[in-house]
Amino acid sequence: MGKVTLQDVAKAAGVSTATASWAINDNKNVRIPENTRRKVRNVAERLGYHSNAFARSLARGKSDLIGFISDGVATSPFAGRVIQGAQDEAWRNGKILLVVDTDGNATIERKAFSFMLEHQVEGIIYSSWVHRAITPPDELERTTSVLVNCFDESGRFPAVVPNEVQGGQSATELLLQAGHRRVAFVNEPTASPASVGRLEGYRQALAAHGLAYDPAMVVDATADQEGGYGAADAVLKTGATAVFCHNDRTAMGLYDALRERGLRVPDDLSIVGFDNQEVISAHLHPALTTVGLPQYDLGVLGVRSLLTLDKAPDVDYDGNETDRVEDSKPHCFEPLLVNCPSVMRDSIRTYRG
Amino acid sequence: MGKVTLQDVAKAAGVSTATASWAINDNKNVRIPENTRRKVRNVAERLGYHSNAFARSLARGKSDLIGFISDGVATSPFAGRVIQGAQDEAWRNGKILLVVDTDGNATIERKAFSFMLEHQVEGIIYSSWVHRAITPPDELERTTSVLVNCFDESGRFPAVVPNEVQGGQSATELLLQAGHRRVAFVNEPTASPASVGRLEGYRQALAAHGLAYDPAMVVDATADQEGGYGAADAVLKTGATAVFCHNDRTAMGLYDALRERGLRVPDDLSIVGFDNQEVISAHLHPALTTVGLPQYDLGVLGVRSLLTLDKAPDVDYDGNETDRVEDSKPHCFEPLLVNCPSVMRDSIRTYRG
DNA sequence: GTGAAAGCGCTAACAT
DNA sequence: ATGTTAGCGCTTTCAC
Repeated sequence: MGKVTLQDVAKAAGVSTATASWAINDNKNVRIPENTRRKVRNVAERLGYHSNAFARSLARGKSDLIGFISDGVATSPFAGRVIQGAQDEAWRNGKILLVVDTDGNATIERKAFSFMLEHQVEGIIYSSWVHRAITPPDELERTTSVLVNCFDESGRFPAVVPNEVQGGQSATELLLQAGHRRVAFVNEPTASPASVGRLEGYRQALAAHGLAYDPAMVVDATADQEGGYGAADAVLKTGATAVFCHNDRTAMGLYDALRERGLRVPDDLSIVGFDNQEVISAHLHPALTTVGLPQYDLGVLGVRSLLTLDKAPDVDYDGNETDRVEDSKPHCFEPLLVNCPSVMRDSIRTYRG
Repeated sequence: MGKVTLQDVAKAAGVSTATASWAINDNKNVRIPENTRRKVRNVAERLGYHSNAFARSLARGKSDLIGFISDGVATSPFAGRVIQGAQDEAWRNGKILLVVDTDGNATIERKAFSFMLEHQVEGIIYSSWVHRAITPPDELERTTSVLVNCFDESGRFPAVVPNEVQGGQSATELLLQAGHRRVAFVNEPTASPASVGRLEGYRQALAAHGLAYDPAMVVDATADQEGGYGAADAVLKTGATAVFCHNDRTAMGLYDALRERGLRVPDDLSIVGFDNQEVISAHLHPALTTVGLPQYDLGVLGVRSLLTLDKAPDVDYDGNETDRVEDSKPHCFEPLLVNCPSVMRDSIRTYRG
């Protein structure tokens, strides 16, 4: 019952523990004859041998573990996919993820760090539920770390975040492409990477089509159903034929309000959302065209960055390797921007004149 | 950099490693004077010492790790709370959770088991995204395991599942309590713990109010928005004044269809949902009264069961401890039913005559 | 190609 | 009360 050791296997197979170890681990430095190898493996199988990860890591001095700390992704309705992506990519590299959700609790976070450090993680992915700037906890310095869906303004750590500007661009573009010229934007009033990024994207899209940016066309609303619901009149007053909503929830609220006024989507108003929060967007009537957040990719790229960082020696400007010097000028990392994909559904109608 | 060992600390503090170990771990068997203890701890702090979990576990022979395998909870829009509950409860007991989401992939699952076994987990929580009967993988036998949100019909493993019957009961009761007498039930047509359980609860509630069960009052619909949307006419035809929907998504679809017919909730029809999928239920117009799934509790009780199981010696019918005999008759576990809480919002209207 | 043996960092007897 | 030391199970030189 889990008590079978390598020694047991070696003994039963009539070889030394060293040989057994090599036979099982496909060691490259030593060439074990195929038949010894097979024999050892069979014995191991028969005995129900499972290597003891602790002993292995202790001996090797490394763990194959990657820490993943989040402030609530696991509970968030859609961001579990970040973890999924991270897990998949970790697995692909023979690593596995140690996930702790701190739920934003500082005590838990403290403990989580200790835990990860004690478990010799090869690095830590620190992720936020909502895309935002953070001041990274000092513990992150103790190991290689990368930020996911959040970033450090001082660039001390590499970060992977969604490209909000491109996302806002794409969303607006969808409407413009369909011929609309009066496009409103229901945006979240509080400043955040999402609100400022998407607004910027909206403006860029307009500009690209030779349209002037009119502040009167952007209406403030909290980023949820209630916000969208309450924004209906303001939107209507702009005389827009199409609206880009800050997110799918906002769009859902707007749908409701519109329906109450006897207006129909997309006949009376074309709508595009953001987030591609499936439970909502895929099932509204009509289904909502939207722009998705690249959660899965965020996770994948997070661990990928971590892994490459880990290997990469410091390199000087001529491309020569340099020794890492304690007090050398620290890297200043530029966040890696991940594109937000458009998801076409049925809430946009072609507009002619 | 993470290279500080207990020995280093001991040396720096001028004590033996044993003393250092005791000083740091609050060992109960040995009484270390306050000042030595403090000294050791200060040195540890100063040196940035972090105990090596692998060495510790190796030496102790146990890991403080609990495995959590899920077939997709992490991605599911709402079941991350199961993990959260499990994690919290684990933490409360000084254990931590090793989470792997297999996404239903058998290969990953196989690997996940190996991984957990190798990491000497003290037990495994095996959980399903949707409440269902499963045939548990044999690997579960290799350690103490408990099933969460799923169960083994043969009762080989303890299981923790939502009480669907009580949930269906409560949902119906909410409507009955409000005076409704013609209550329809939009149910999922495929047999599942949820569909049969909730139907049973519906019938019990009716019976408790002296109402006859009329099969004509239950209409089939897939458990999503489209199902609810399409069920509207059938529901209306029953002449019901209130409907219990299989879940919130169904309710959302029904809302849409009703609105298109100029009908209003709850004035023309009272509705109660199921799942309390917040993104939807809390933000519909009007907000949906529903019955929640006890996800968090499922997680908590899952690890709690695991932990108590682990300690509990086998006990015979007289309550005497007995040695665990390999081929003794296995326990037959009855699933632990966790209640589903009602969530009152605005979709029910009192009905008078 | 294979075995012997020295650790990896920590805990827990056992000594003192 | 504190130090010594023998492992925990595995990897990995280093001999043979």
